[in-house]
Amino acid sequence: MRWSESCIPTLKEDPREAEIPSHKLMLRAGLIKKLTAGVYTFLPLGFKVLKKIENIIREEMDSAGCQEVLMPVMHPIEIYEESGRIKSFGPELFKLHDSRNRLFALGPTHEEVITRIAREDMQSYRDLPQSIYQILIKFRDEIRPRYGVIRAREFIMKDAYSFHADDKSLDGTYRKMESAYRNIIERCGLEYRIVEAESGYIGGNESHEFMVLAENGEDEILSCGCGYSVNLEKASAALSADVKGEGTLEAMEEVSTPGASTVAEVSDFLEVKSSGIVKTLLYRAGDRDIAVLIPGDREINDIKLSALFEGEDIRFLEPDEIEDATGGPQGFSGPVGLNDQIEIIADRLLEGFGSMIVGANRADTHIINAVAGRDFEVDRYEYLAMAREGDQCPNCDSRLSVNKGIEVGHIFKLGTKYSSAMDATFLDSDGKGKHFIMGCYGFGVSRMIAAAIEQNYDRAGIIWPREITPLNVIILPVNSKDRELMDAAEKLESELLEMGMEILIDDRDLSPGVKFKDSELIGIPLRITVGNKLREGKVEILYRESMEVIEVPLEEASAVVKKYYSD
RNA sequence: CGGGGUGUGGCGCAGCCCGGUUAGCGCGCCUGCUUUGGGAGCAGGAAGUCGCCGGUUCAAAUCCGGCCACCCCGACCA
Repeated sequence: MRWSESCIPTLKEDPREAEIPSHKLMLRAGLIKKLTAGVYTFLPLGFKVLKKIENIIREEMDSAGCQEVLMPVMHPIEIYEESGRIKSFGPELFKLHDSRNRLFALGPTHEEVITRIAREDMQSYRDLPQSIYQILIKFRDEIRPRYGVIRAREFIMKDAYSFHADDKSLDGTYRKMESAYRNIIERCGLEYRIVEAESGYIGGNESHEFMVLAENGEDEILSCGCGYSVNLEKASAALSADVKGEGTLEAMEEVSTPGASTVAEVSDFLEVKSSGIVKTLLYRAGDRDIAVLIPGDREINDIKLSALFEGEDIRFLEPDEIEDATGGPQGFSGPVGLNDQIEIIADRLLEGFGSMIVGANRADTHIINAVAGRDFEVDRYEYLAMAREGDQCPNCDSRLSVNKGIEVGHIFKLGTKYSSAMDATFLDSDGKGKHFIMGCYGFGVSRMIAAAIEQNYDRAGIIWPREITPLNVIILPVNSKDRELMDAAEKLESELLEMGMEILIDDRDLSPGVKFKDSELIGIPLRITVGNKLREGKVEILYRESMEVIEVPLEEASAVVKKYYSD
């Protein structure tokens, strides 16, 4: 492949639209080109990487016993009405009308389509289990497309679905998928974590995410040396010895706290730690009011709170509604003497509190030494506080640390969520019709490119891991008008092609500096420079990752390449 | 959707406040000559409805109004 005949539009400067390294580099190296927000063309180099990743995925899915299919991109809207997901997707579902004004959706994922196939074509337990996958473009009208290909509105995903007669069978496939995913990411040469996760709107009961570790990841992961890892959203703020309330078990007492409405102000004023104060947050869930108590230095995990009130809208009370509900102004709410109609939910961390400092439901007043069960009743304790770095690991005595990651894979045990909604059944060995037990397994193929770059770049550009590099070797004749240099370069190329290598010759008539910089930007692992050393019969080989250069005789160069790719 | 920001040749930007010649700079691009080991030199050249629509004015990239697009911060996810 000749650079002079290729569409590899490199950029010297960072495009203004890009923020994080992978996005900048994908644009600068000519991998992708934006058409509109969240919609990209994969240019030749980017497409080569995409295909490499796809092939690794194919190999691993096939060897996990999964069958490849190709499902439609365009779906009649009725299938989403049937599953009920037209509501849960909401505006994120891309919709369009055909010329007869019938409504369609562009597939965001394919549970509905595959469940229909199962319903019609998998009739007996003897047909099960079945695992099916595809690699296909998906559409989601993301609220906010971001970071180039990491959060795009149109993206390539591998999605797999499995159907089972019982939980044990699902469990077996789930483990196989987990190990296939490990293999995929390891073959791509990336560092990652598997974390316990929330299942989001896909639904189901157990799920794990595969996170490629990256500074600019959108997700936060709590992990422990013992091997435990969890998505911050899913983590429970764990009990530990130093979590306790400020105060004593003596009778509760009102104290004046003029103007101190925030936790920080109260803790300054009373000279106590903010972690020892209890804040009371008032919400409206559906048509009732809820008071949530959490330690003063913690944040509420909205996802967990919503999970307690499945299906109901939850919002903060407005200041005047707080006055109506508690009798006191915002900033001074507390559980003592609260209206019985208001359910009091306390974070489980507060089980370790002896007494609490809380608002008095009166302006400029707080209560110290308030004791749950004595001075007020807690209706229930739940895990509601956001976990954070330094919290105790639930599996051992260590403290959790935080990493950022990019979610590239997510596997779910769906159970019968879709088969029930769509009444997809098979006939079991006992002669009874049962709903399929399902699993689903997603992998972000296009996102994986960005994840790989986030983990492998330096000031000069991308550094491709060898399994997914768009090309194996770039040959750089220093002067492409010099017949001798070009002849040597071409000879080397044909040798390498014979070995099955993919080669780019930079035959552009540009000054050497430009070609060196471009080659480093596009990040091909090996560069062979054919220049003045050729007079001694030698060429230079640069290892992109280490930037180490060796000189070898021309005829030995291909052996060096072969060794690099067979190690 | 809420908050903030930006739209000027392919890319990065200046000009806008304080309206006034042919709208500028760097990079890139084309032609020729020279050059060829770290983003070359000289000479010549092409390329912009200043995001769109309307208004104010003798005169609008510049002032006013509306719209659109894109980017950043929040809720969402492969």
